Amino acid sequence: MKQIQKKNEGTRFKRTPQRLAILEYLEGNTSHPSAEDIFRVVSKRYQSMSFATVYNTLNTLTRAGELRELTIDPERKRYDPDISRHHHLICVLCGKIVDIPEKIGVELPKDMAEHFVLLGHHIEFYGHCSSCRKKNKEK
Amino acid sequence: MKQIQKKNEGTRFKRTPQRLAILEYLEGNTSHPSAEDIFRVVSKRYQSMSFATVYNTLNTLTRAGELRELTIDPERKRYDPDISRHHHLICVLCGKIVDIPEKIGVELPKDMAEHFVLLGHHIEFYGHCSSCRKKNKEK
DNA sequence: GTATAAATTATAATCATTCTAAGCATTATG
DNA sequence: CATAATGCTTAGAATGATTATAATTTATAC
Repeated sequence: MKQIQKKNEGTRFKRTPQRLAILEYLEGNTSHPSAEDIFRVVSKRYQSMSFATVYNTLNTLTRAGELRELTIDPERKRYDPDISRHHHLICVLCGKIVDIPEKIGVELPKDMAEHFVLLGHHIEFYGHCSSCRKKNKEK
Repeated sequence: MKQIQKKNEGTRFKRTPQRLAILEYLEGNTSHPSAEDIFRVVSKRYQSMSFATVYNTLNTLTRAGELRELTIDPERKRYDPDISRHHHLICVLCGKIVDIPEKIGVELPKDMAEHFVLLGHHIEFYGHCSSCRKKNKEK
């Protein structure tokens, strides 16, 4: 069992039509879709697509570091094909998740380095997105 | 129906023994427990405790703004009785969630204010906590 | 082309969370 | 006090997201 895993560790990602369809949908997608969002769209074009395949592919890509799994939505996992450093705002009115570029200076407390090994960070902003803001005529 | 709701809107939180047991467990608790964690401990002392009561109480407290629901753990909701502004580190080795004080200067991009109404933010740090760091003899 | 590991599929299983309906406890009312 | 109203608790069923299973199919290397 372990041997099988080891043996195949270096095997490259098989490019099946289902995976290509998922990858194509994700490519450049900034909507932070859930597994269901992806399934709904991709299964329309790709008749026999199974939900399990969506999850399998998402997990494989996430483990390979080519996809980011977001925990910002308490109801379900969301996926972000943009793996560059950036943050997110979740609109508390419509639930939309919006990218926030990382031009934010985060100064970490000096004593943190003594206690923790820091690998990364992610900022969740809560607020009203621009379209909700317009709808409500805020400001 | 609406009238009934309205009538009771101002009703204060009833201090039942079950709720008191949950509150007591949460008081000063910095372990960021899940509903199950809470149920496990509290139901030991309080025989008849139901899982639903734990969830009901947690949701009521959260809605009342007296408890913070954390989404940092992708597997389950975690709860934090400390509602003051602070952030969290999740140890990628042991899964523990640790409080990070808010003495962090976060400078938001200037143009964000033009696009969004910002209500708050929360930083998720990823890293190795101090006990895992010691175990691994890091640094 | 063929073997073989890996991917897909449908379906069942699991796990966290919410819902439901019945009974219980507390408080307000007469 | 009695009684009604309200809200709380409970067990268990229901839901929804995600993962596991097992049989079948497919991609890739030889």
